Parts: sequence; structure tokens; C-alpha cells
Amino acid sequence: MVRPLSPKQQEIRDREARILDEAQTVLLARGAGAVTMDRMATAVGVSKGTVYQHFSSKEDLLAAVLLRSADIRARLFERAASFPGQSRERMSAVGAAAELFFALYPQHEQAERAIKAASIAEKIDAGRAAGLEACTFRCFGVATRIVRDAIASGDLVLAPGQTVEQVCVGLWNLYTGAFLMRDLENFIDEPVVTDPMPILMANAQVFLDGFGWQPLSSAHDYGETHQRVLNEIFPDEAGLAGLDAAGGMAVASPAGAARRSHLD
Amino acid sequence: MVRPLSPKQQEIRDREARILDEAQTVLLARGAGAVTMDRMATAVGVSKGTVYQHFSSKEDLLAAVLLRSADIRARLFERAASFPGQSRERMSAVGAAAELFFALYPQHEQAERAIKAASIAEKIDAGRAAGLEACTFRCFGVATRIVRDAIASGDLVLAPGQTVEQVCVGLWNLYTGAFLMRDLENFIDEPVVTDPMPILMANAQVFLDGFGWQPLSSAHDYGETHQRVLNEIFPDEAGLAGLDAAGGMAVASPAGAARRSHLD
DNA sequence: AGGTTTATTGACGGTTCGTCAGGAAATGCC
DNA sequence: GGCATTTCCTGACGAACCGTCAATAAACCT
Repeated sequence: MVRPLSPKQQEIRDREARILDEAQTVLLARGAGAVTMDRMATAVGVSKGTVYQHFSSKEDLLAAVLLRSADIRARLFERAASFPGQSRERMSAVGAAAELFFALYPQHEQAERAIKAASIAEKIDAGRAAGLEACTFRCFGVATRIVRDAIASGDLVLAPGQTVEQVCVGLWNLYTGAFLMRDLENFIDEPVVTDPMPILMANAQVFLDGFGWQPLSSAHDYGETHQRVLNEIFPDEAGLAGLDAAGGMAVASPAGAARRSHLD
Repeated sequence: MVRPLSPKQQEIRDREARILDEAQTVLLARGAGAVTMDRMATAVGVSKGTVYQHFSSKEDLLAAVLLRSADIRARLFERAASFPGQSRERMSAVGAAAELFFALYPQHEQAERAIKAASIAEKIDAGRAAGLEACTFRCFGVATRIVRDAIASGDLVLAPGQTVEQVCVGLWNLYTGAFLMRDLENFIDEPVVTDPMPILMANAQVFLDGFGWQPLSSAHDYGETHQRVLNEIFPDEAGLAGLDAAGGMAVASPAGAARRSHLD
């Protein structure tokens, strides 16, 4: 199965990785508009035609970059779901993974919007498009399983008309909406909201409270859970993202704050 | 104050409106990428240079289109807030306005993302940018006042650490996230979610339940409120959007469904 | 009418995308 | 190694689009 690659084949493989690295770097530093095929070619030391041998269009190249990070996101979600604890803690762990991913790959969501808004699906390799879709399904699958576990264990009782899908879609919308807001507000002088992230964490808990998912945020400190997830499941990644327990970034925990005030 | 315009000035005014109309049409039909300055010029029967006398760049033109619809959205929000009823009904009315706006101007959110993602703020006329920002503030202002009213009337009691801003930001994120999802899913074959809109309506209510905003969705049929808002506040617009009471589009109302099952 | 200001035009330079004929390099075969 | 075949690489090229500007036309004013 493990076929030794010829030097040439190896070179081609490496080159593709280097193009992707370069694209990701430029994407992060200067946005999707700055990723030009000529620039990629020059940066990697080949001609433009060669770049087009790897990626059928600019959108395809960006999709390939996205695919790498989308896979990482799905892995983060899957690892988060393994957090030992009650169902709602595990869902919060997935939320922490989403936040972590956004901190590590701030360009991902932006690029995904750019490529899907400005392009025709036909410009992207079918396999890559399917891969991207599969990553999204993996993320939804993780969330879906946790919700099902919650129902099975009695932590969550859905009202008539409510569905498992609804819970997952709501959380997804809340998160992507917040990420979108953060990206858009980079452009205006006086942002509507100073820092959407802590608010997002708090609102996700409010949303789960709305379903009556036990234990409610008034009965459990999910801010502390969030911190434990970062420490125990993602110590390395949290360090990279500057989110480590040492208290770098504020972690939203109104419930926790409320609780602590009771203990004072 | 009302200066009679010379024929020439009138012509220039009309032309600007026609360019905006054409841009809006193309934007809706074929996306932001299809709005080219040459196309606009030809469509309106002038040269490109003349188009540039009205709009300093392509982004500026798109921003001008957005400004028109953003103003309409703010007006819809303001009208919705005048719905007579309890605070939470009024907030639901704003939600209905948001849904209505998205049905009437499906291209708005998409264009806003495109222009803010792909452009430098400098390419847009300062006055226009400020106008756009002002429209967003008006929308947030409407929501903020309703939340304050709810607190004043005792319908809503925020837990320690929770803020008025948080409620508004959460709803905004939920809605923009759902709109984003609907736009993105146009591109993939097998959508993750068939129709995000009814789910969105239900989730907004779940979110407000999470804050304990009275009356809870288990005690009031907000699906019916939504319907009344369309009938009483937006009869004309709802007709245009195909959302009229006759039962065209499904209105999410799990709480209502639950309630009805009690009454059976 | 004639001079001045303002508006309009379309050709032009610049950038980027994606293609392709022709040349270079790798591969396979003896 | 030598040679034929396949595969890969190159950079010039056409097309699309943006935004500019000198020249031209129209509008305005007295």
C-alpha cells in the first residue's frame, strides 16, 4: 500500500503543500483578495501554469486551504465531544472548540463566505467540495450525537415541535453570526459591539437554558467547564491561541459570576 | 428650501436612481460579481465615466444600493416596534420584520458581506458609510428600547452579568447566522438544513425563553403574534413577499403547536 | 453671443484570470 | 547509455474588469 514516491512525485506533493501554506499565510495576513495566482507562483518559484496544474481556479485553491482547516475543525469538535462530563458540559466543550478554532484560524469563516459568495460551484473540484461538505456534516454529527445523548439521559426534554436538528442549527447560527459580526466590524470605526466573543459564550448558554437542558446555567458554572476543556482537552492549542488558563482572554461566565456572588 | 431643479439636475438625479435600480436588479439576479461598471453604464445609456461621477468605485455603488435597503430595514424595524402588545410580542414583531426584510431583499445580506469582505473602507464615500452604520444603529436602537421597556415593566429580569446589549447581539447573531446559512447552502447539493427560516423563528423564541422573558413561549402563542404582525403592521409587504396570512409560508410555532395540543 | 463652468465620452494603462502551443524534463524500453 | 514517449513546465496571450483623464460637448451666466 505504501508506494515509495519517485523524487518527482515527491517534489510535486511538496510543492502543493507549499502553495497551500503560502495561500494560507497571505489569506490570513491580507485577505482573500490578495491571494493571486501569480503571487503564489512567484512565491513558490514556479510558473503560473504549474499552479493551475494543482488547482483548477483561484476558488479551487482557496477551497483547498479551507478543506485543511475544516478538517482540523471537525477533529477539534470530535475531541471536544470526548470531554468527560454531563451532556451539556460536552456541548459546551464543543462550543469551546468552536471558539478555539476561530482564534486559531480567523481567516477560515471569512474565506468560506468569500468563496461561496463570489463563485460558481463548478469552479471547485468536486472532490474538494464534497470534502468540505463532509467536514460540516462531521461537525453537525458531533453536535447531533450529544443532543441525542442528552435526550436519552433525560438531561434534555424537547417540547413538542422541537427537534434535535433545531438545537444544532441554532447553536451553529449563533456562532457563525457572531463570527460574521466580528469580521464585519473590523471595517467600521465605531463597532456596535466591542468584543462579541464573551457575549457569544454567554448567549450559547442562554440558548441552551431556553431548551431547559439540565443542568441550567444557574445551577452549574459553565465558564469553569470552558476553562477545564481548554486545560484538559486542548492545552497545546489554547496556548497557541493565547487562550490558556493563565487568564489571557476573558471567558464569559455570567452564570459563574452570579454563582460566585452567592458564595461571597 | 424646496429649490426647483433645473432639467439637467433632474436628469442627473433620475439617472442616479436608474443606476441604483439596475445595480439592484443585477445584484439580485446574478450576484455582486455581475455588477460591473461597464454593464451599468450601458444599461443606463451613458458612458462609464459618467457612472463614476455618481459613485467613486464599484464598492461605493454597491454601498449605495445597500444604503437604500438598509434604510428600509430600519423603517421596518421601527414600524414593528410600534406593534401594540407586551414587550416580548414587540420583540417578536421585530423578528417578523427581519424575516420580512430578508424575503423582500434577499440580496442585501449577501451584498453587505461581499462589499465588506472584499474592499477597503476607503473605497466607499464617507457619508454613505456613515449612513449604513447609522441604519444598523437604528435597528439596534429599536431592539435596545424594547429590552429596556421589558426590564422596566418587569417582563424581563436579567441575571447578574447579563446585559441589554447581550440580548440584542444574541438575536442579531441568530438571525444573521441563519441568513448566512441560507445563502451558503444555495451552493451545495445536499443542504444541511432544508429550510432554516422556520427553525430560526422557533430558536429566537427559545433564546428569549432562556432569559426568562415573560410570557414564556409555553404560555403564549408567538406564532400567532407573528401572523398578526404580518396582517396588521405589514399587510402590503407581506403580500409582496408571499408571506400573507392565507397560509403561504409555514410559520414556525412549536410553542403554539404545543399549546394547541393542550387545547385539543 | 460669447465666455466660463460643468458634464460626458471612450480610449488607455494596469491588474488579474485562465489558456495553450511549444519547449524541457522525466520515464520507460532496449 | 541512447532514444522514444509521456508528462510536466513555461510565459506570452486574450479577455474581463477597474478606474483615469485629456479632449469634447453641453449647460449656464451675463
